[in-house]
Amino acid sequence: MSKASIDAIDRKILQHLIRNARMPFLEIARECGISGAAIHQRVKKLDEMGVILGSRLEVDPKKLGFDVCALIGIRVSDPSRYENTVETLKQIPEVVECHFITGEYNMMLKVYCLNNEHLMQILFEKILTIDGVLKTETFISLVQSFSRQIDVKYLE
Amino acid sequence: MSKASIDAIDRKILQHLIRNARMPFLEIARECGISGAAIHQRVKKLDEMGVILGSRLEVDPKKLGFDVCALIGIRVSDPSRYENTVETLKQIPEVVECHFITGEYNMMLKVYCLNNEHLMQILFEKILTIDGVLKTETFISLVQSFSRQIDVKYLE
DNA sequence: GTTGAAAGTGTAGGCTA
DNA sequence: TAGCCTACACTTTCAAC
Repeated sequence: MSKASIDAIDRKILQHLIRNARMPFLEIARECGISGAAIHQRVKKLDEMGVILGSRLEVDPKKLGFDVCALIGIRVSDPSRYENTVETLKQIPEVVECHFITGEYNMMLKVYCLNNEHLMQILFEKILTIDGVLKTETFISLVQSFSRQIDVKYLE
Repeated sequence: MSKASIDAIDRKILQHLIRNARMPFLEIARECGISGAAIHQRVKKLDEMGVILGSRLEVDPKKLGFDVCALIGIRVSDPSRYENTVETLKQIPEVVECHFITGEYNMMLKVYCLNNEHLMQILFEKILTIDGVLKTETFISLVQSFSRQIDVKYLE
């Protein structure tokens, strides 16, 4: 994976859209002193380069009834089972994030559940039943203090 | 935190915008059989209700040169230090996520660094120097297999 | 990079249940 | 009163320059 070459205007575009994906391009354009169409073309270029992966509306899980967030460490018996395990986890909509990590556990998941019963069901019926899953540890996220994206200003 | 009352059209709006925050409202409108203005009004209402927290452009950290992602567990000496610890962590731009969790560690962070040296610097100079931080454990994220939002279809 | 035309957004004022 | 509509000025998108 090669590092992309990004100039000051690209950074300004990313910096704004990372905070607000629906920010008007014309507003960014006025700040940069170029036309809205130019911003549009740069965003398209950053998208084609793979720098931009997409955009997302951020919703409050609690407002939608998802009262439980948990991080789950998983120990898988052997590397040959990793791919199958990821594919199975991807089919579980409650699992929103999945990392391969170093340490006692091979994988770390982030899951959102409606309540503790729902979490228990996901853990016992969906995760512990996957072939090769030896052991799990559940860390309940009591509060998510903050969540944001990397700071593009860094790259200046 | 009360669960918001969301109807089928609201769910359809969220379902689309969660995947693509810049999806044209008119496209959603045609699918729902109402006007673009009505979609706009519903999005505004969901925003005011706190269901929508914002929107974000999703970028590829690797393309921007951030080659190392790690999850860091932190043990803090006593609860009176929690607030100060969060505030200090918020000042570190490399820390993109912060949870209070159950288990051996009180907090779990997600950090993005340019390389291992950078991670070491953040860990030793920025995190271990915070008052009350007793112990940390770093889980390097070798691969982030997937990352997405909760599935609104659930709420049907 | 620019311009300009077609499509989409956001807001105001009004209609209907 | 809530939720939809149309109207219209501004913004986005895309092709041609």
